[in-house]
Amino acid sequence: MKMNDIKTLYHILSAEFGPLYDWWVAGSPFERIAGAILVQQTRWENVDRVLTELKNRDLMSPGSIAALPLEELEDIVRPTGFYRNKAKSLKAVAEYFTASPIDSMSNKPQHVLRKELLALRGIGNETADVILLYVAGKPSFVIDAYTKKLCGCMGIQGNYAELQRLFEDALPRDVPVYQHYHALIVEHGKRYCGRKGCDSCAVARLRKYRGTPAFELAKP
DNA sequence: CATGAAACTGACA
DNA sequence: TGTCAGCTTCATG
Repeated sequence: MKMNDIKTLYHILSAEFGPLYDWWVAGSPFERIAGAILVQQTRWENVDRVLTELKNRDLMSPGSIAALPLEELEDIVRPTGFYRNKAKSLKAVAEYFTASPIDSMSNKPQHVLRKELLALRGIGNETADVILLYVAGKPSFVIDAYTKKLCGCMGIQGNYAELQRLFEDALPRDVPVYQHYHALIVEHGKRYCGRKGCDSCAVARLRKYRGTPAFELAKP
């Protein structure tokens, strides 16, 4: 039942928000990696400015960031918040990809690459999966705050690994589907998971679609 | 003007 | 496992 809900929800969101190609087609691979770090707990609009600034200064490459003094990097990434942490994280990531080129990710088994990414400062489960899915093209489903909330609203509890397994089991093991679904969940969350949107959100519509209140409504 | 939320992670009890 | 600090920007009231 939960598995069917996961699939049905994908179709509901897909119909509402469309393909959302911009989510992963925009920017170079390293730009997407930098974006994955900088977007942590921050709005994308702020990240975009910093990415533009990095490009304007011709710093959008692992080598350039690795060679940049930490304090300069802090100044550049400041608009994305948590700037001391993020500057250190971005440097660690830049150093890693200087030694181990971005293209080499496709040669590594998914679980090996995931472990290497998780070992880097500033990369936790979600960011590792974002890089795996949107840069390395590995089928690793991303569980973010909106996904957890969405699951909560469907009466589904679980930690990161459990929710990830649920989505991956419910869906075909397909990179574009995972990419699209995560993008859809975020767009949906931004649109409905605020003060007002709860009663018209996709879970409410899913319930209607199924015609039965088979799961409890979580508190907004 | 004050408050809170935003594509989270790491450290420590 | 759970809690907390880390920081800036922008929308709301």
